[in-house]
Amino acid sequence: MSGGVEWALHCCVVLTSVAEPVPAARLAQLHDVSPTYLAKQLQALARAGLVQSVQGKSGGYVLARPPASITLLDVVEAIDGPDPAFVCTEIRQRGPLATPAESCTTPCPISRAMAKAESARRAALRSVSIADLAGQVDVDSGEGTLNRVGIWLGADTA
Amino acid sequence: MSGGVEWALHCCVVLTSVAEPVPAARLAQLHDVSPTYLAKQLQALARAGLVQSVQGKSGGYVLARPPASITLLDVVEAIDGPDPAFVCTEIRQRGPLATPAESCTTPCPISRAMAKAESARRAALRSVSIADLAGQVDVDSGEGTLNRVGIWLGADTA
DNA sequence: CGATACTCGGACAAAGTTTGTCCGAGTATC
DNA sequence: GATACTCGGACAAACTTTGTCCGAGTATCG
Repeated sequence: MSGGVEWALHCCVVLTSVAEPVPAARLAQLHDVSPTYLAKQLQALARAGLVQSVQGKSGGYVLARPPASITLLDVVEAIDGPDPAFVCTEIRQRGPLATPAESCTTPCPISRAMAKAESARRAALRSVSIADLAGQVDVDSGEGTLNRVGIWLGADTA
Repeated sequence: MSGGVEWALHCCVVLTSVAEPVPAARLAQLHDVSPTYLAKQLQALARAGLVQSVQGKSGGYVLARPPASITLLDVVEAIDGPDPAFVCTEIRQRGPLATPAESCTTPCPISRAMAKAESARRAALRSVSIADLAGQVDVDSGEGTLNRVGIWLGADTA
């Protein structure tokens, strides 16, 4: 899995605490990561419609929807791509004992089992929203934690 | 995910229908895939203790345990590796507003959510055995299907 | 209203992982 | 005891992920 998923998720969480756009460089500074590479991830989020990009002098990124309506799955799919990790290549239709194509109306048992596992993972990811995560942060690290981050993000470059 | 997982799973399923060792080359012939690369996957299965390798003239691979005791998760981990796809790099401990290390006694909310999703996937994979898959094949493609494959595997090179 | 400085956006390289291949070590057969 | 067939790990190619750079566009400030 792309490691950029972690960066993107943290960005989404901290973005819940701001109203004004935050530049990618500022978010990179906060997390101490490569500014240019983080920019790429944010572009992917923008393409997926999760964040809105604002150009110009005081531009940056803002969440495009309410945090409660953005799920973990949305972010993971935006970065990693929507395709499932396992892809069935129908090898049962190959080789000397190949199953004839007309008998392959349903996916093979292996494909079905893998799809079920993938489905379980996706369901788990879909059940958690960015708002849930933001709430957990304040529970873990103290009430005003996220708010302080929001203030820092809005302040001038330190 | 490694595409070799599919090959390895198909091999395990067909190996339920034989008692004598089957060479890697024969399995590759059956599935019409690269013999040398399939050999590598089978080596991984052998290292994980799922199949037993027999050397010498009439050697090959046999399942090392009863098919009902080998789960999908076993095979996936043997090929893809045991590490979960998502790894938390603790970026909350980095940057100007870093959370002090002594406050990081529990994983961060993001890490927890991802771990839960991974756990759901693993549980789904663990709930299916090779024996289950073999049974499904006979349901899907007819009663003696797997048996015929077993006979072909044991016959001389065609 | 115009120059400016700051923003995003996509095109361009480097690194790591997956995929694929090869030849040598070892053993049951004959 | 020679032989032929097997596995096993070392070796290269292709692709994805990671990381970098410069150009296009827009709100700000004079």
